[in-house]
Parts: sequence; C-alpha cells; structure tokens
Amino acid sequence: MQITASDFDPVFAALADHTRRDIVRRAISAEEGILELASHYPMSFAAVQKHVAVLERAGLITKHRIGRRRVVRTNLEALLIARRLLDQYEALWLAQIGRMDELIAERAGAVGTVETKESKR
Amino acid sequence: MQITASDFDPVFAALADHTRRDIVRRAISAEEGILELASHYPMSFAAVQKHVAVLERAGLITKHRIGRRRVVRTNLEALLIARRLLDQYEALWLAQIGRMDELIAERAGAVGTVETKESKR
DNA sequence: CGCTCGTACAACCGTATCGTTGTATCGGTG
DNA sequence: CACCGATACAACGATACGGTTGTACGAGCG
Repeated sequence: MQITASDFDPVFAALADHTRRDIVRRAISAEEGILELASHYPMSFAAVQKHVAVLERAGLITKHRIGRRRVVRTNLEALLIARRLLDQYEALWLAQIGRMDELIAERAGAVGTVETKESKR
Repeated sequence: MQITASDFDPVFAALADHTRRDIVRRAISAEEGILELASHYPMSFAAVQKHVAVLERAGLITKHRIGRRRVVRTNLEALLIARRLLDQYEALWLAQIGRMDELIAERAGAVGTVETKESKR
C-alpha cells in the first residue's frame, strides 16, 4: 500500500492535541476501556470518546473487545509513518548542508581570483 | 528553556496541513520570499502568507530580510523536537514489549522447565 | 430474561481554521 | 522624493473542532 501525502494530515492533526497525545501514551503500556481512559481527564466521557475516534480514524490506535469493554491499543506503525516524514526532512536538511559545504569549497578554490560575476535572479 | 507539553500542539497542528508541510520542505533547500512561495500553490498570496505565519508561530520556520524580500528558512530544531516525542513513544513501546517478554519468560519458567529467571534492569 | 455497564452517536454551541478580497505599510530603486 | 515591489493585516464567510448533554444500542452478569 502506498502512502499519499494527505495521509499525514489526520495523523499530525490527531497528535496536535495534548489529551490525544496522552491517550496515545497511555495506550502503549495499558489496556484501558474508554470509560477508564476518561477518568484521567477533566472532561466528559463523550469528549474522550471523540478523541479516541479521532485517533482511530488517524490509524494511531485500534479498539479491541475484551469482555464488555473495548480496550484501546496504540498502533506503532502510524507513529513511525509520522516519524519517517520528519526523518526525510532531516535528510533533506543534511543534504542541503552538504551542498553548502560544496559551495564553500568552490569559493575557497576561487580565492584570489577577481569576483566572478553572479547573475542572481 | 523547558519544553512543556502544550508546546507540541502548534508544531503538530502546523504539520497537519499538506501545503504547510510542502512549505517546510521547500524552505529547507531554497530561500524564497512569500511571493515566490505562493506561486507554487493554487491559492491566494494572502492564504500562503497565513500558512507561513502559522509555521512561524510554531517555530518551524523563520523569516529573514534579504533585499526587499523576506525569505523563509525552516528551523530544524522544531522538527527535531517533534521527532523526539515520537522517539519517546517508540521507546515506551519497546519497553512494553520487553515487559511482555518478561511475562512470557516467567510463564515458560512456571511450566516446570529449569529456565533461569532473568531479572532485567 | 432483564438489568446495567460500557459504548456509540446525534444535536447543539462557541471558537478556531482556511480560504477569500481589500487596504495599509514598509523599504529599495530610479 | 515618488513609485512600486513585497509583505502585512483586517474583515468576512464557510467549514471543522472541542466541548457539552441526552438518547439509543449491545453484550454480559445475575
């Protein structure tokens, strides 16, 4: 399956909320139902439920029946997809630094010569 | 300076938009003014300007005067802060896996085998 | 079988966001 | 200094978001 650019939108949007990030964190190491989750936050049960729904739509968590509850588990895959994008940016950055170094090296070679004419935009 | 949890909100929120992610990407390797940036996107100049403002508020980019333009540069630091959070989640995940392995080992040990129980970290 | 625990979902409200257009400002260039 | 290239900002409308309350459903327990 191919990851399209717009797939990142819901993931980052989901992570842009403090409460949702905390749910992700909790759901890594615990297996709580929505009701248990909700007890940690100063908002209604329904509000937490909505946050869980956002996270689920983003693929960051999944729900599984256990007894009469539906426990929430975070899906590492989605987190890694987000991280991969940040890694790409970092790689681009490093490549750019490399290019700058090249330029500097070039200039160093040109030292002493009379200003080469730059035709900048 | 200390990073508080709410500092992540604007960063992830800023990254939750396709156009803004593209601006971040461009601003890594190019030095364009807002007007030049805007030429790449199917929206008004003012809209792009707003996106840039969002990115700037999130600390993801900075603006610098060059001649009569204000060129946009992405700030790797902010990107790394976001990545660091994802790394933390991954570490939590791995720790959790470790804990599960322990449990499994314990059970295996309980099945009459002579397995030495490891008390990890 | 019926109750109730846990969850889902709809309706609503206030505010934020994303786009638009129009106007104001700021700094170089001629 | 006058002009114009480049940016900033205000106002507006449509839509999305984050919270609330209230109601409905479905699965286990007694």
